[in-house]
Amino acid sequence: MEKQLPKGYEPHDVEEKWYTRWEQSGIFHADEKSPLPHYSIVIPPPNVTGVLHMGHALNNTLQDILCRWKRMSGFEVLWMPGTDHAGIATQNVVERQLTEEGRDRHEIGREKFIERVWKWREESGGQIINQLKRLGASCDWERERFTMDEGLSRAVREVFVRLYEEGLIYRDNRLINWCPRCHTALSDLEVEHEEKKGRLWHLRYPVQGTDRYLIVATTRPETMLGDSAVAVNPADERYSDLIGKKVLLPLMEREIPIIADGYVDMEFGSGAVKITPAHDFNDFEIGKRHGLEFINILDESGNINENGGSYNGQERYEARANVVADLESRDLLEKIEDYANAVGECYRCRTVIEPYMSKQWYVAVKPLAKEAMAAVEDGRTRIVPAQWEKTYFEWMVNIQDWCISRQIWWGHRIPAWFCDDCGEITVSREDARVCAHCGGTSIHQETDVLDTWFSSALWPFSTMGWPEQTETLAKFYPTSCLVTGFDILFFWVARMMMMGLKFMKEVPFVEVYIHALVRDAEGQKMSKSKGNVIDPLNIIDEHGADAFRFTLAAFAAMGRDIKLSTERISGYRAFVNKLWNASRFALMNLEEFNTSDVELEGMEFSTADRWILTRLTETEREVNRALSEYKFNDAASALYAFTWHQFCDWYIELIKNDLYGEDPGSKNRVQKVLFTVLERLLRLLHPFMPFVTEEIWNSLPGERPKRFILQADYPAGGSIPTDTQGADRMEALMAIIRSIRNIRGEMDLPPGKQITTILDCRTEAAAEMVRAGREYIRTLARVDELIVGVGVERPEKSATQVAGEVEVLIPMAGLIDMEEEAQRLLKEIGKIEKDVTFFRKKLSNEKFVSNAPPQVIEKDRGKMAAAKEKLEILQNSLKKIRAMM
RNA sequence: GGGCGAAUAGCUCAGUUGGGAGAGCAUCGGCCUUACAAGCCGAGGGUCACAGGUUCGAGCCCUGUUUCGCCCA
Repeated sequence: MEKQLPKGYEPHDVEEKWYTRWEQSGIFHADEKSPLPHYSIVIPPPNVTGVLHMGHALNNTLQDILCRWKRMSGFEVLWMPGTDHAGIATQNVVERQLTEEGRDRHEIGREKFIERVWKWREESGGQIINQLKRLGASCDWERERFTMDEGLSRAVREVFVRLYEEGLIYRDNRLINWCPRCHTALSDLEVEHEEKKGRLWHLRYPVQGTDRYLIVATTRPETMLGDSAVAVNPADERYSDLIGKKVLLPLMEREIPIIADGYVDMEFGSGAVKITPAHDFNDFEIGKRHGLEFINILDESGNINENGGSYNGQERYEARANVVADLESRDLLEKIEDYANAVGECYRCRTVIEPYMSKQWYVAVKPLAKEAMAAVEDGRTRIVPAQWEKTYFEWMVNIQDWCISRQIWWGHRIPAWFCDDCGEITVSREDARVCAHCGGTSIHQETDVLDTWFSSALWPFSTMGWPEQTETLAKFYPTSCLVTGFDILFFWVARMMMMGLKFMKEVPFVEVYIHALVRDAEGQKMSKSKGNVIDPLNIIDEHGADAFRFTLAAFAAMGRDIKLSTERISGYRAFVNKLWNASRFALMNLEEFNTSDVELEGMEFSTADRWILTRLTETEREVNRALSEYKFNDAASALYAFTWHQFCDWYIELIKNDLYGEDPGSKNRVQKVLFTVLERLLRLLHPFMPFVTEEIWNSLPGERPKRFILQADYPAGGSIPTDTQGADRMEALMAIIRSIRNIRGEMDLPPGKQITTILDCRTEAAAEMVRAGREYIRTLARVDELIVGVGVERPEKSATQVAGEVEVLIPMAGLIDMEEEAQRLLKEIGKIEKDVTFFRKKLSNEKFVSNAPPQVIEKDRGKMAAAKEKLEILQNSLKKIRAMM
């Protein structure tokens, strides 16, 4: 299959070609009958309305890296994909369509509306799935699930019925968060609080039977229409004589009591608080404690209803303005202050929510939360990074019952039937025909649907066929790992924990890796309204999926948000291209190479070979270690440094002599090593850069043992010969080459100019080492005449550098300006003097010497000696130069 | 108000049994060297936010302060 590679890497065609082949060949499919150990991940299901954004891109890149790594490491991997029906969001999309047609959902009715939603889903829903494929996601697409699928809907009903039967699901009439635009209740989590500049209105309520007023402050003056008391703190002496008296509620002309409640903060405002039990969560509690009247003044659209007197029919903000104006005209407005407070908004449409009295379905989550906490406490589930465990516990401890009913149409309709005859509720797995209590047939189903997160909470087992006891569940549950952002830790992760433990009796995942949020280059959260959204698909078009993925991995350090800049991505595109070109080089030099015998064991290697094989092994170990700890950035930087700075910058340059030389033995040996290193490197890189590695791997000469690189083994260090002493010798030679290059650079000796170099070695062993590597030095440092020895004759005038045990001397005659060399030496001496002083001080500190561990002292003594020696050499050189100037 | 996190090179960020501060990009100088100018070689650049403390030794541990971010109420 060998061939020439094009000069630059062109991602687009390569990506399309390989993804199609991968998918068609079924290599992403998980086999529940496989004898291999399992590794499973369920995808955080994106909304069916969703388009791929940076968060998805990061999330799925990390999952894909793990899945590909594990597949290659001998696991049977299931990556379960799918989408979420996203009740409110999806309903909103279709409602907007209807609005454009000049209609609304009530006009066409529930059944037709739901048909419309399914139709929308068929036509334009789930485009995100194809976008995930552009990213390279190796999900088992044959198993793709949707939370509204028949199977998952069965799971939802099963769970609902069982929780109801156990008394963990109940109905209650209380205050909930109401979105006046979506016309539905929301759970506490679905309300987003944002600090906003608002106002605080101070209202004057006349106290009956006195000429006094009570001043109450409110951020929502229109709610005064529903006030049923004014509260003061029982310890507040200013008002103690008023408790039990009444105020006349202005505008409504209603007498309401003045009550005492410890909840009231005496410091805030005047110390008197208006109480609106039907429209404020705190007031609701007070209302219950004091048996106050609950006066609902709003309708479901947020307009004032018939309880609002003359304001009936006014929109809430219109009513606010009118109430304030009317109070002012009656001289009952004390003052208006600017005031910042957190306003709750609907997380789907940003409309300000209203606390609203209504009858809803709840899950009593405390017993479930207890189990979910215990599972993290005892380590059955580990959250990574561990700091998130605190957040998890914090929330679990303070958890409130979960409002699960939504007054929308799109979703799992609650399987409860009300009986018109006896008024009882029948909850059933199958659609009910008769009342389970009285046998009556005039029953009607609850119109509410369930919170979408109710079905997502079942995702890890509902997608695997539960409530059936499937082979898939047996093989792949509990899942190995969940990869997700912290923004849905409560929404989703915590609830999956609760449901998984409740219904599977086992945690849903062994580890949870929480990754960062992707922000723009300025650290702002990306949002459409800010216009700072970077579209991942544009990035893929422009830079290729591999460069994009590698960037995300390199940025994915734990516990910090990612500020994504396009500059950084083009940097990694250069990296992909670098790999591509190194591979081109290799292919050009492996054209007639026979891959039938690439066994390295027992071979006689060059110093460079020993070095690269050793470094490769170290890199393999580092990458595996990093991945096992979810340190994607460590893995990425190890790969980057090895590929570019070791393999390309040094090894390829070091072997050119052998490749281009006349000695067939050397050539064949180095070809074997080159082939081995590149082939393993491609496998090592594959989870990060699946497309380019597949393309190159399949272009290598000879036959691959597998059709796709994903089916090959992941290198884990240890299966190729290494030699750390050989590697050290290579490092010493590299230090010499760097010294020569340094002199060249500092002295403005053009790189093209061949020079003479004398290497005066301190020991015969060092000289031996240098002699063995002389060709490396000659080539890489462009030295034509190289003199090596211990105490060799030195030229009169020379530039000096010190590389370990070797003194590097470059004759200056005709080449080097003496003044410049003196300057260069002074600079070097300055640096090394600092070192010497540092260690002298440290080592002459008695306390250090007596307290520090011996190996630390030994190490420092060695460094001190080396520094002193180097300093001496450089000072001598400087003296000589000065003498001649 | 409660909780969590961050502050390290011009920028973006790494940096855990506490032992001489790192990378990429950017900057400066030199190179078209038969894989790659999306490249190569070399160089410069830091009071690790501030103030204390523990320690022979602190970017790292402790206390406080400042600034910023997030979550919850």
